Order: sequence, then C-alpha cells, then structure tokens
Amino acid sequence: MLELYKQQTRCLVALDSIIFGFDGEELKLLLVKRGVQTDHDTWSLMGGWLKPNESLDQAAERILFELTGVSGIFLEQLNAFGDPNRDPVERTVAVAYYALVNVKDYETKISDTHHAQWFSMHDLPELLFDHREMIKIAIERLRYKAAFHPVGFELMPEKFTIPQILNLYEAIYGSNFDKRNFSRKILSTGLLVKLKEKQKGFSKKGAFLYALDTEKYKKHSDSFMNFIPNPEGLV
Amino acid sequence: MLELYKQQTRCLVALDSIIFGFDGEELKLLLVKRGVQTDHDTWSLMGGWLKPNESLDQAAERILFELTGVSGIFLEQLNAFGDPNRDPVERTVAVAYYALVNVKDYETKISDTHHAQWFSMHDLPELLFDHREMIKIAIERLRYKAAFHPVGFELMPEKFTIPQILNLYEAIYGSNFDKRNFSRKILSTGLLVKLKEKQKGFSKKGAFLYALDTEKYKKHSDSFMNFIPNPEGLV
DNA sequence: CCAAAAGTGTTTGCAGTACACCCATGT
DNA sequence: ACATGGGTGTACTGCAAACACTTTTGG
Repeated sequence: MLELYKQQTRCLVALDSIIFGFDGEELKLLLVKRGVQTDHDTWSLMGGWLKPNESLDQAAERILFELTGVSGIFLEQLNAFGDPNRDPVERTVAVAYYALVNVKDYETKISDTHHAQWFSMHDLPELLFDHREMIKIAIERLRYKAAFHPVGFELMPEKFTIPQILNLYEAIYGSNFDKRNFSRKILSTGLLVKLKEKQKGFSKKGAFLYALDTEKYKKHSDSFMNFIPNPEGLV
Repeated sequence: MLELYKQQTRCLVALDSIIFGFDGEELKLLLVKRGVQTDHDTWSLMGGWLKPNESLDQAAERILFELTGVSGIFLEQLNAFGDPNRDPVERTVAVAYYALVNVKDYETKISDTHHAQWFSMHDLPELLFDHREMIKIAIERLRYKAAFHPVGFELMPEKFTIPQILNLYEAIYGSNFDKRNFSRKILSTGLLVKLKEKQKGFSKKGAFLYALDTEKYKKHSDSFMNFIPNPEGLV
C-alpha cells in the first residue's frame, strides 16, 4: 500500500483568490501586478503556495491576509483547476477561492502593500495563466450565490443605502431591477436596520442609511430566498 | 521567480468520487473495499492519483472508468479537501467529484470488477479518512443541484415511471412530496416522452413508462426551475 | 424653480399548495 | 371482490411583477 504512495508524482498546489469589491457604483476585482519576470502588463489574482501544515481554507486566508492585510471576510472555495498546462513553469493544481469585500473600508490597507489595484469588471487587463477563466467561473458562482443568499451585504460598507444595494445587485447581474420591488424584497428579509442618518452629497434629497443586523445575519446567512427577479435567467 | 517554484513543497493529489445510484427505491452509494493493509471493515470512495499529464476532470473520469467500467456519466467537481492530516500516510490534497448513475444499467459491470458494492445511504459502513465528510457535502450539493436543475434524470434508467422519479426525489430529500403536484411539475418541463408501454410486475395496474427527450435535455440541462416544494428549506 | 434622486402602494396574474376520488388489474 | 398502487382536477393563496406619482433639496 505504501508502495502506491511512493510511486505517485507530487505536484505543486497553489491558491488563488478572486476578490470582488464594490465601491457603491461598480463591481471591481482586486489584482496584483505580476512580478518582474514578465515585462509586459500582466496582472494576476492574489495567489500563493500551500504550505505543509495548513489546510486549504487556512492557506487561502493566510495568503489573502499577507497580500492585503484583510482577514475575517467572506472567503469560500470556488473550484480546483488542474489543467496540466495551466502553469507553463511547472505543473500546478490551483484551488481557487472567491472573496467579497467592500472597497471603501479596506482601500488604504490594500493599495499600499503589494501593488494591488482594483479593476472594473468590465475593463480587466491581461491576466496570468487561466485566471480569466477562474474569474468567469467566480462571477457565475457569485451570481448563483447572491440570487438566493444574502451574501451581497458582504460587499457593502458598514452603513449603506438601499439604492447602493440596488446598484450592487445590478452590477452583479448586469441588468436593471425595479427599485420598488427590490427595496421591498430587501427590507422584507428583516436584516436591515434603518438609521437616523442620511447619506448626503450624492443626491440632493439624500438617502437613508441602513446597517446590517449582524445577529440576524449570522443566523440567516445560510438562509434561502430569491433576491433577484427571474432567477430562471441564471445559467 | 523560478526560485519561488523550487522552494515549494510538492504534495500528492488524489481524486475521490462520490457515486450516487438509484435502484428505483433507494438512494445508494458505491464504495470499494479498502485494500489489505487494514484488516477491519473499512470502505472507501472510488479514488486514485492524479497523473502528470491529465486534467482533474480527465483523472476523475479515468479513475471512475478503471474502477467501474462506466464512462460518459454525469460527473462534476464537488470540492477540494486539504486538511493536512486527512491522510495519515502522507499529506494529500483530494479533489472530490460526484457522479450520478442508475444502478440497474451498470450493476453487473460494477460489481464484478473491484469488490465495489452499493450501500444504502442510510446504512453506510466505516469509511476511510474524511470520506464521510465528503459524502455529507456531496449530498448537500446534490440536493441543491437537484432542486433547480433536472439532474435527477441522470439517476434514472432509460425508461422509467413517474412514481419512480417521485421515489428518487423523496430519497434525495428524505421527505414526501404530493404526487399530483410533483407529477404536474415534472411533466411541465416537457423533458419527458410518454411511451406506449407500461411497467408491469410492481403494481397491479402498472405505471406508464417515460423516456427522456435527450435533445431537449441537453439544451435544458443548465436550465433552472423548482423541482421540489419549499426549496427554502434547503440549507 | 428646476433637476435629480429618493421614496412609496396598488393591481394583476401565475405558480405553488392542499386536497380526494376514480381507475386498472392481479390475486 | 378487494387490495394495491396509478392517475387525474380544482380551488385557494401568496408572492412576484408591472407600473407612476410625490417628496426633498441643492443648485
């Protein structure tokens, strides 16, 4: 039996994180400038190697922290990618994770560290290896997830307005939703607490700020409801 | 840059398949008797090692074929498992897949080969490593998937009856559904073709056999609808 | 006073659910 | 004849969708 183990080829295991962010208007992706070996403008997902004594989840969490200083955010395994030629240097199996953060809260932390930069989903640069494929699958997964789970709040800052969440969902799905129906739906979750303050500066009237009821959110984070119209439209 | 590659530790990569089967009555799982090194009654998922020149999907497909003679069936990546201690012999990252087959069509092929055996989901033997955890996640995934995608048909034989599909869905979700509503829903997909024959022998009246409209099925296999009542009940 | 965004209610239709009786046949 | 499982129809309800006007206030 142990013989069987000895004969097998070992293989590098990498972790790559697709980090989604939202700045109140647009859905963004955090990328890092690819190291010196390539002089052209290639960007990469946040990635790193699996170490001997950590689990995949731990490794993804660690790498995210090392590169951004961010921890404790939504981070979920997406898929493993193992095409034999996906990394031309040496065969590597990559386990991809996707993460959700709000851009505002972490902006400074992130940009300083590792030449990380937020890119609009609609305007991505040239990407390393199969990272574009990973992103494609991640956005599909995010759409799937956000359609039924209140995961969108992970992308919002602490205080946010209903029109902002609407913007977020429109950005995720690339389509427009009726604001009346949407607002009713979101409020009917009971996860939002209306604050006394208003967001000023953006619109003349100003929109009421809301906060997440974190207690309820924890309990209901795996709950299940329709957040978007016509979920049948999903692939 | 290449230095970075050199420094990293390589690691074994295994594939494990959770193979669901349905015999018309019960949901089953295909397991293999664990090799000689353990004399006690430990069973294992179908598994094998990743080879240097194959992708994860290819490897999963190959291993499934080697162990069962079955190919071309529904086989989808589930999750990667990478706890450092999950395999006590040597650290191994396992990429799990789940597969759906109908027991009847492949019964002989399977049982002959590798001491494989179908087990009732409710009566599983002692399992290797973290295989029980994998199975738990696989059944969750199957429930999730089958709730919205017509994937249940993958588990049915070529010809089947409505009561059989009902049985299947009841087995998957461990609860009972109203047969009138269920039958209406399933037929409303337009994926079924009613045959002239009846299934005889089981009930006195006999139930009409149906076949899958494979053309439509291919087109709609990623379509989206509710197959079960109260999908909110899902985790 | 005007422009721009926020906020709010009602009607309509469909899909999901609950529910009960007749049918066909082998024994 | 009867027991067993197969097959069907209807009424109700609740949620989702469509839809338009009023409010606020900065400029």
